[in-house]
Amino acid sequence: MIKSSTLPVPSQELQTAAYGQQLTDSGLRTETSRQTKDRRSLRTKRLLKEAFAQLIDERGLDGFSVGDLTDRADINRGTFYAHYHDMPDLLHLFEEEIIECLTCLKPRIQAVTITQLLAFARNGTPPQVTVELFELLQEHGSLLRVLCGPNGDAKFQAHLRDRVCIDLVRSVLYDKYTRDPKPLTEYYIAYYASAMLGLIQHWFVRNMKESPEEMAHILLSVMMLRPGDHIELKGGNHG
Amino acid sequence: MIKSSTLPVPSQELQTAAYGQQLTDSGLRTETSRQTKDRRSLRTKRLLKEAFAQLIDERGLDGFSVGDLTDRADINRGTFYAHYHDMPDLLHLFEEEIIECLTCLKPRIQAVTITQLLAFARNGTPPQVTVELFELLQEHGSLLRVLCGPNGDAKFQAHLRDRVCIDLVRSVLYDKYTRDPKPLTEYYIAYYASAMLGLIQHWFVRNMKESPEEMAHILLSVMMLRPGDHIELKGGNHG
DNA sequence: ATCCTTACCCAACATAGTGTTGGTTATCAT
DNA sequence: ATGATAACCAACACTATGTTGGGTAAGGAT
Repeated sequence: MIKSSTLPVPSQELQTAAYGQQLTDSGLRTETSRQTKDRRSLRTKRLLKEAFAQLIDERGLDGFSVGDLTDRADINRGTFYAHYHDMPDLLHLFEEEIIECLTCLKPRIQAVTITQLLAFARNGTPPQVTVELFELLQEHGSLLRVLCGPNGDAKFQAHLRDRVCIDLVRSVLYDKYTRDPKPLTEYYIAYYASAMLGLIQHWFVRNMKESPEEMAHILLSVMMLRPGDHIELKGGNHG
Repeated sequence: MIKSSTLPVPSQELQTAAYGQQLTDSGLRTETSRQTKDRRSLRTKRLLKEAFAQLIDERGLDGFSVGDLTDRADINRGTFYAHYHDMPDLLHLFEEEIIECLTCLKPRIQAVTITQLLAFARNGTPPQVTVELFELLQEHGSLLRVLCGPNGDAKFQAHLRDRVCIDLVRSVLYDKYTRDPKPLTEYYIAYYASAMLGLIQHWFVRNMKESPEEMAHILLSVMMLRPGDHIELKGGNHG
């Protein structure tokens, strides 16, 4: 049921890098966003969120209607529209909530130093912030698992990649490429950011069997390893 | 409008690795699939395909209805249902058509040898099949660009990753990991497959500015390069 | 050229979901 | 206790879906 929102998308004909397109705030929500004091509102939102998590897990992102949702939440359908504009709006809020949460780590991820990477290379101790990243992912696992999967939301996956993964990637790539004027640079970034997202996705496929510590270790290992390490490379002819 | 199909999804509650779930054939299509001789049928399908490519480009995957599609194609709405069960069915057929096309390269991609990789490391000449891969991607670029983007289809992106990219990844990883019994192995595969998909996606974001030859070179370069090459690594402590 | 098949068109239909409204009841904050 | 307000309920217009039956016209085979 969740269509890509009925909002007037600003002519995305040639969105070369228009990942950041956000609905800042639908007028509706700004009006009611201050009434979060009332116990009834909070109750309704909580019930809707629980029902949403359940249904998205059972039937996938497009497998249920507003009526299904409010039935499950035991809420009147009209009440839904008092809180959210429509289903894409609801979805987007949940997604943004997760991204916002992860964004808290942003400065620390960006501050990962080459010293920490060297430390990992020496004794296999990943930077603490990478462990915490996987802990946060695990915390929102029930929703993230679906959103990141094949029945999930391509837009959200792109956001996770471009607003979270990319920070660690830039830290790891350091300034070897980030200050490189070559057009290749952005391909390197895109490559490693997607790779990291893929690792996270696969963790969800495995139902987060590994611990955050293990995942941090795996991530750092694979990021700093070259598959061709077992063959003799005359390094550096890549431009 | 395209919801994830109304077909009775076989209880995907815990789809650990259920990427391969396909609708083999909706009874409708099997009945009519033999009538492809008639010029009128072919004409209708052609018109629908053209209109679909146009609309998906203009309004995104969920931005139009069956009526919009048939209006654009100048076809009666009822005729649509004589050919396809619904919109997800139509989309799935187009997607599968692309995947099938790319699958033709499968044996040759799987046959990429370490010798070819060494040749690339020496003189920068990527295996011919990798160039052809990007040529095929370019050929279907108009649709692929949207399907692989944030407004695209997460399921299709997963398919592209798990049914096309993964083959080259296995060839490049050779047997270093593929025969490795460690559970890490599948993480390495997932990592590199997603990375390759990400590279392709970014190519589409850049509107395929680079030539297939250039892209093949970039792909091979980044796959066989380690970001930490500029720091001293005591290799191999990754398990 | 004829005939039969069949794909297409058209109108209509039942169904389902959406987003909104107005009036009522129950709950909350103070 | 009382005013404010959130939730409820029924109903509404609207859009889209998927299907039906009958008429039309184009295609294929002889």
